Amino acid sequence: MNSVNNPAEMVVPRVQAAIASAFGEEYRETDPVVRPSQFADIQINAAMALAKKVGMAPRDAAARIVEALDLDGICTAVEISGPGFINLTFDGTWIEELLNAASPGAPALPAAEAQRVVVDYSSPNVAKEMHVGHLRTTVVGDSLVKVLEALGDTVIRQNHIGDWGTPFGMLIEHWLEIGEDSPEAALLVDDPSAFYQAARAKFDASATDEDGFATRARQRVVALQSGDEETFAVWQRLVAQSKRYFNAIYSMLGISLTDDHIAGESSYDAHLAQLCQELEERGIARISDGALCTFPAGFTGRDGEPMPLIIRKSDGGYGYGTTDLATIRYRVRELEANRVLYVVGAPQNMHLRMVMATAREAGWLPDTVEAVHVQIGNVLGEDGKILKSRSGAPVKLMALLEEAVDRARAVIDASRPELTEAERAVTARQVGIGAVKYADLSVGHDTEYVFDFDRMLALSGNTGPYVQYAAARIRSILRKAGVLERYTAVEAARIDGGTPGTSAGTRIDGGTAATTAGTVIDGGTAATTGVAETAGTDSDGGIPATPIAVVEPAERALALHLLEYGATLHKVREALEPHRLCTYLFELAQLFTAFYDQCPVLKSEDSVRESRLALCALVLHRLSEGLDLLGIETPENM
RNA sequence: GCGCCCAUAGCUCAGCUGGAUAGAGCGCCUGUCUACGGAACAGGAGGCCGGGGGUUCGAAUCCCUCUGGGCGCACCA
Repeated sequence: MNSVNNPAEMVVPRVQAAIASAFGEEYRETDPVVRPSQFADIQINAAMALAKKVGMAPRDAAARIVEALDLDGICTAVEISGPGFINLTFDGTWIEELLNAASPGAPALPAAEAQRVVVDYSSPNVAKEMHVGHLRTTVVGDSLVKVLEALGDTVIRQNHIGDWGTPFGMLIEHWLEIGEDSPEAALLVDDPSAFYQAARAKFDASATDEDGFATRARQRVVALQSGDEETFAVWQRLVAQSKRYFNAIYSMLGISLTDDHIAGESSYDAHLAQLCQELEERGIARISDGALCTFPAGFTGRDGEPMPLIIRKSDGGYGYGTTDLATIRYRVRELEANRVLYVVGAPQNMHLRMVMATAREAGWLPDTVEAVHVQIGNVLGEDGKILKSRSGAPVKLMALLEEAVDRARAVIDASRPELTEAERAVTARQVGIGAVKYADLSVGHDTEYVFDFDRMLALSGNTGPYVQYAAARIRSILRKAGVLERYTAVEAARIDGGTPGTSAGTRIDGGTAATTAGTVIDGGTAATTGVAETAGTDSDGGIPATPIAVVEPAERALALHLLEYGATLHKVREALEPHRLCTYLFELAQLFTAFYDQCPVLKSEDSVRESRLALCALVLHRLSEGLDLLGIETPENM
């Protein structure tokens, strides 16, 4: 069972018991096929599949299951319909109990088997602009990391930056020529592509000149890779400049990556020669056209011939195939991963599969370790092609993010003039950045999508701002009720506690959250989160234990959806699909809005008012927690 | 030629791993309310799920095969 109080999961064992009782123990393990339903709260579809095995008509089989089904205190209606669907309607009292027991702490039980997961994401190149593709792998990877940690996995972030290889001779020479402190050198931080282009132009222009720049650049590569101290020191300073650029982007985005997570291509350099030697000696790699290659099974090239993974070029140099092999070996052997995620662009798929296949063959990636390429689809421009600026150059990421913030700012200035300048600036950043991130996260990670500011910033539809807006309205209600402080101590503590991104990282400290949640179940008491303890509030996570009464249809729908939260997170973890969390939050926001329209909160009295306030608080808690797992902030106002 | 990802409402996308009459948002049409934040809510029109076979009690989903796109396929990463 994955969630604290998920109705569907709680029904499963009862259905299994009924099936065993009706048809015999040998059927106990058959999938009861419990599914959402448009005709009831939930439906059981096991009868149709079982009918043939037990030699009965499907409806009769369904009747037998129903007869043996003990749903006392859980369901108020059980009916068979169609070919043999069993429709269940939950008892409102039971829903209330589940909701109140779940309120508001542990979102989900930790995974049954916590894993040690290496997540490779972001991976920009030194002295190059991060493009929107990097943006998306960064955003998706960071969200996956947070969800996995929240469910108890130990996650090791790996930022596999491109900091090694032949271009570095050119880059270093260029840097030395213009002077490390020159304005042109400053481009490394502000406009890395311009820096790269300048070096490249110099290189191309001098290609035939024996004493020219290109020649010195080639010599510089040799010096770098053979361990020349002075060159190495220059290289280190160069990389450090690029890290400043990366960190500026990460900071703007609220990404939890730090320098500690950087394990660039250069860090594997020392192992490459030995790696090649080993593969060659073991007969896994052989020389082909002067290059040392592996030919993993199942890969054929254009001419139908086996396709090589080049691990040592004919000139003796190493490429990314070699470093990727060293990397995967390191992640399994040293980092002791039992799951390795590559949040990397879809075009790299074949390469990564070849690396994995070779690693499996070499025994560096045992069958017990799962390696997954989380394919990131391209972000397209309005012309349906990979997003580029009008000039054809890659879009400057920082400018793009700033534009998102500016656009959000314009909307907020117009709609909320009463807010202070500072408040509007904060909200604009939260909304603008949130919109961009949500757009990256809300569609399947492997689908391409068209980048469109107007759509992602819209306050209706499946967008970040819509979800944020629902949360802001709840804050407003709680504020007017005079209970905002009381009800949102958790969030307040978090927001005051530090910068975005890092706060989330600290907050959901995998191991802690997991144990705490586990304790809750064993004890059967109200949930306590690590957050609550930090905030120094009551054991209920800052939200008073006002019982929530589930009466109106809108309240019921909202309650049922709230109970799906944990199961949703587990699906995200298993399928590695953050967009499911987006869909969940969007639906939650929609259901809240309907509730808000149909069930007066502040105008109600006494226990009804208290109950609805508590429900609002719980929804807010879920919205902000869910957004947090997506790496998106929840504005105070908007 | 091989591989990967696709093809679902006019547009942008979902579809919970095979369940009933395929959903949402935008756009379009209609209606509602003293508006707890109207950036609202309720309803409607709009689909042979690219085509054709197959498996199954049951297919948008699995298999095969066409058609039509995107990307990748030897010394850049």
